[in-house]
Amino acid sequence: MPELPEVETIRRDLLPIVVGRTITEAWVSSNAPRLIQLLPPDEFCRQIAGRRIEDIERRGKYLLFRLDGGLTWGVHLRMTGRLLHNASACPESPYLRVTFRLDDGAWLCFVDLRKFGTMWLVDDEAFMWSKLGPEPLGEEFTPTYLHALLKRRSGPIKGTLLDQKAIAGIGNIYADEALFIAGISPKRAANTLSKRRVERLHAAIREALELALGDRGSSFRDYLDASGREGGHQLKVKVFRRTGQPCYVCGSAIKRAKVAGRSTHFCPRCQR
DNA sequence: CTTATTCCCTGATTGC
DNA sequence: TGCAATCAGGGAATAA
Repeated sequence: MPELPEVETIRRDLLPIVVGRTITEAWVSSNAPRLIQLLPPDEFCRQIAGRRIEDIERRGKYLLFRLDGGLTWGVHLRMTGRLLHNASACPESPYLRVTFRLDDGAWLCFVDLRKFGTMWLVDDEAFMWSKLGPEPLGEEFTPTYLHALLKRRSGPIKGTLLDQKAIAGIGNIYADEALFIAGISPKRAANTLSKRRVERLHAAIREALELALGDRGSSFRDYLDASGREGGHQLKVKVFRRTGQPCYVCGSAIKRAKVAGRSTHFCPRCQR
């Protein structure tokens, strides 16, 4: 599942190879009716063809391709989406949903098994900012912000970490990892954490994301980078999908439970 | 405002 | 072993 570290890895990889390129041709599969938002697929193809890619940004788990003429092509990979770049050939896949041909002969393609991924083309993305909280690796995300946020939440802390309106870019993997690093139970009511524990959680969130970024993300099942390679952080996670295996700190068996509607992995001894 | 639930989709996993 | 039922997951929509 692509979360902030995976999406950022794709952004950094694509930046030097697609910025400056022009999209010469676009195709959208007729077998993915919800993929293109706001526009009919043929209109999307017509409007994006001929555009030059000027920059790539990321907000939370969204990739934003800045095109000439003030247009933005936004992409969300959701569960199984892959954005693949190939210098000479279109990737072979039964799950190919969108292809772009670039003016250097390369292909930029969107492959998505489960069809949860979405993309759109807009000249004003203000609507998006209203549904995304601060970047967890940005300046706006401070211990003070986190403390104020958690004070008005009575549900389990994990639910707040997954809420994109609260913090943008954390998903199931890094919510579990951050809570382990902070030594906090995912079930703890958010508004019962002391200022000190909130400071620890703030640092842990950044640590979990930065460690994963350093390993080019985690490939548990579906994630591949823009070149089609796996990340490396799945080999280093401390709790995620380690149910029954020993905690690296205390040796207790890692437990799994449903918290905030998501499967959650934690050490029952290290996390209180 | 928050929180819980359902839905989308299909391969993988579980259960009998 | 085999087949059906359930699971997994992000986020939108809906309900409370």
